[in-house]
Amino acid sequence: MSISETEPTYHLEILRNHQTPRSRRDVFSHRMRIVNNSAINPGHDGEMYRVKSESDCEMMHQEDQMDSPVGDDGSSGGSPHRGGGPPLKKGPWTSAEDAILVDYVKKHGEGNWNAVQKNTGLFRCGKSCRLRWANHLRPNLKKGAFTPEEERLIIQLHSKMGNKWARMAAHLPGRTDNEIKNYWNTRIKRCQRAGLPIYPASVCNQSSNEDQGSSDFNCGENLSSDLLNGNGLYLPDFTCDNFIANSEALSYAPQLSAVSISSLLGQSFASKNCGFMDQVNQAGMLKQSDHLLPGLSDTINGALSSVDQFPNDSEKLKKALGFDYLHEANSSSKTIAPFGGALTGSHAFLNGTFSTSRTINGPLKMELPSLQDTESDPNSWLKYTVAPAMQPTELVDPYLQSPTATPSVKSECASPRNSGLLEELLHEAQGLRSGRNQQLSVRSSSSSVSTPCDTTVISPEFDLCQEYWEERLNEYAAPFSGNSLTGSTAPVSAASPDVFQLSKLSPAQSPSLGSGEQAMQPAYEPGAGDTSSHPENFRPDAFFSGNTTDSSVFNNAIAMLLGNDMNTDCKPVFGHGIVFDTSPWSNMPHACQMSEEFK
DNA sequence: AAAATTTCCAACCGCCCTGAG
DNA sequence: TCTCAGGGCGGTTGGAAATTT
Repeated sequence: MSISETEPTYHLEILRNHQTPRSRRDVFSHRMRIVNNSAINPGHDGEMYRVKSESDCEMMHQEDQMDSPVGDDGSSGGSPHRGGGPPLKKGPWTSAEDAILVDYVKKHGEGNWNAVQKNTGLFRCGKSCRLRWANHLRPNLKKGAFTPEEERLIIQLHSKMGNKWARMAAHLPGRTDNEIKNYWNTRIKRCQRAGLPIYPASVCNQSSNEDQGSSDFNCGENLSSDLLNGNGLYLPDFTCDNFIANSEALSYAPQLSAVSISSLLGQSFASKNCGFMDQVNQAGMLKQSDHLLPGLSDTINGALSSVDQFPNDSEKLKKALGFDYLHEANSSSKTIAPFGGALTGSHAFLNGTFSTSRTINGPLKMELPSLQDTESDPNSWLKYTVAPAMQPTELVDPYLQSPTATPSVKSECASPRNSGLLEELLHEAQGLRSGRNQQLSVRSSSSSVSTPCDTTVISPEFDLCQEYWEERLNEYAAPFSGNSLTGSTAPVSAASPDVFQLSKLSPAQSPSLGSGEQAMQPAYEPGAGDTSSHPENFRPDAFFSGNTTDSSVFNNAIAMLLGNDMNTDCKPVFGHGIVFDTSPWSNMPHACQMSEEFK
């Protein structure tokens, strides 16, 4: 066995340049170096300065086969291997292999990766070589944790592109798609556990602003890659889906104006988290969709103040979220907002994205029809999702069991898990109503239960960013009420998103089902003092203010609100779960338009 | 201190696209 | 037009490290 002490050393110098010890990743690499070279160079602090010669590579290969975590012959799984030759190696790369690859690329350039195997003693397939080079060996790779700016950019890019990691990497010099992907997936899990939105409010807002300059519906990719493919990143039982969905639901409603009522129905139920008024709005029954804030003020203020009870959780939660940078950035600039979306109850409004004329992109994927729409109650999520692919074992979301999510799980308005759509909607109405009440009581009771929305309301994030939101809210509220958000006299527009203040009407006060349609007809007059014409009285959820569990009541109410189309599309599934169609998006052509911006 | 669990990430797998023959 | 190889991409896996119990 001969050992080269010249050129291989050069390779390893290159390796050291590109793999700056920094994190656990490097610990791993370091460990691997030790493992693979301890026999030949036990000294040198684990750093390998000599590698085996090419002739040793085959032996090394064989040895590594033994050590490889994969440990197979390389022929399984369809992996290519040289015909008649030794099987291609799999598993972690050794420093020697890296050196060989680096040397080869240095001499021949990138590309033609299969030639690497042919021209060197490397028993790696071309794809493996390419991947190794692209992700670890190529120059200018930026190793180490993502900077706050990079994280912000990733979030923003993801909101636009979805899981297009390679494209995202193109915007992050020195970063690989794999790195971004891993980061994102980790982040998703963090958010899920914490019950917080995936997209910070500012990102949604910024994206929306960008989108406003274009008529493109910029969510296509997300939909295609995540939604339509069943990407699990946005599991409906994800508490914070609720918030994201809410934050977007209202906003993109006008985008769907051309969508048929039937499709709206799917949307309606799917996005019930955004409140029925929004669905009504979508259906063209309400036209003043831009007047969204009034009526929400006290809710928001209550939410903002309610976080005071969780001072001790702030740091922990921040850590869990991995979004400390948001605060840092926000402290100096409002460009980066905290988890505004976490203001569950307030949704888009607290994101500062009140305009319903804006388009929606990434987050929309979370506003999925039917299957992702039981988030109004994290507990109930999958109870109603009877998608064929849904397995019973999937009904339990471990993340919901996390301490952070527990408050919502134990909501006093816990949805009856096995009751179906009507019950769910009733639950939501109750939950929303109770959510409002909780804003008044949340401080007084550490054991306060909360609605799913409140789950995020209690996010300590808000405590740190309350000022930010208050400014934003006042900014948005001013045009409507002329008062501060704390004012209680702000007129409630027809499209008021005050989903928290669900109907207080008694059944007698509520529009009868028989005359409900008529009741829905009068044009709303924002600011009208007459309670009889108050939008709230016409709100669909008013129908559910009672304790009825009669699904027919619900069906009639929905039919009245949305027309017969809903019956056409959804009747078959009433009482059996929310499955409006095999492909919810098939009913939403607008939502499926692909943006060309990032293509 | 040990076991169990979670986190993190490098690498693999399979699908798809593209271009050459 | 068809076939095939090369390459890119996104999803998933497996295992070590870190953390928790």
